[in-house]
Amino acid sequence: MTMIERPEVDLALSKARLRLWLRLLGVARLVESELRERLRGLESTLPRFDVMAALHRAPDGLKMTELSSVLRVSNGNVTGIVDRLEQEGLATRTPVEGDRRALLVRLTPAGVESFAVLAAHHEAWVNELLGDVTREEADHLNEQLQVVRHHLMHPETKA
Amino acid sequence: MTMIERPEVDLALSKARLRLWLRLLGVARLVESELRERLRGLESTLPRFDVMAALHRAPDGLKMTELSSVLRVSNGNVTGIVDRLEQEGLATRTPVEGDRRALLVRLTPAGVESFAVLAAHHEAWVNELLGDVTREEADHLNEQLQVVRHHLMHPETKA
DNA sequence: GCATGAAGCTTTAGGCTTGAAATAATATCG
DNA sequence: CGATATTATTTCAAGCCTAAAGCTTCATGC
Repeated sequence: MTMIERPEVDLALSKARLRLWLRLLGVARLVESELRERLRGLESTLPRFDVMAALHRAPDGLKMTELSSVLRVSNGNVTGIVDRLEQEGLATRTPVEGDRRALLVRLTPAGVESFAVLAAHHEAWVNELLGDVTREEADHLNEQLQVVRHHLMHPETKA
Repeated sequence: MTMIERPEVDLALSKARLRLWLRLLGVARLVESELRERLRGLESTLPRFDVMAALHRAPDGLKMTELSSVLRVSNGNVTGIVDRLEQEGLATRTPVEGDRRALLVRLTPAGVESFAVLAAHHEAWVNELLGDVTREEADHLNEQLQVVRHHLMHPETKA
């Protein structure tokens, strides 16, 4: 196998990847800002929705640290978002049995109800915004992005 | 052609689109946070980089409003970012001939120099982060995203 | 027991982001 | 010309976000 020995840089490939990243970022921001705007009409935000979604998936509650690691945001950040959810009666912080440092965050019944409404709208909006993407395209794109994601999280240990 | 007459909702398709969106958002955030962290090492941020990139593409300068419309962020936002760039001597605001409301923002020589360094690192980082994406994959993904983007910005006028 | 370090959470400072309100200058129209 | 609307920009309040520092509690080892 005559492979090229560590070419300095493949300029065209580098540019192609840069284009891909810029396009990816652009699409993400476009959808994100549209969703943010629509959520605003329901008195909510994307970060709050994310937290509520995580809590909804964990009916037994999540500790603050678990929440921040699931959402991949800083712990200080979660504090603020949960503060607001708590103020509005959508979530509660309860002590954890046997560890006075930790707090278990849970959705209240009102929080569950609110989330159901938000989630239904959210899915419908995404379905609308990506309304021209066919099933095949969606699955294919999804698979490709899955590969990119995998490589991002588990970089090949290259020579 | 016996097509199904306006099915209420294609649930599986809706879910597929939702998965696609969540995956897209996840990948974007992953790359974004990595880039943010690395830029921090160069005393910069992604928003500043974006502004500088826009200014670099427009050697004759951009008005604040043009800047905010190119970057698709609010005008109040641009004010703050340009403020900081100006403080650090990387950009200037100069009056516009014949319109005392407007200001032309330009990179200073120091700004141009700083941007060159940032841009080189930025491209190398993206190239590294997407290092497992082949030329073919990059181009193909890019094309597909281009289609999604197009549809987002020009929604089909459906019956 | 008790010191030392780790774990869980909040606070803080600084920057980004938006939408809305405030200012100032220009443009339009009667 | 003068009233009104539009345009360019900034300011403001509120929320999001991070890294770093601080506080409390737990675990470990002596």
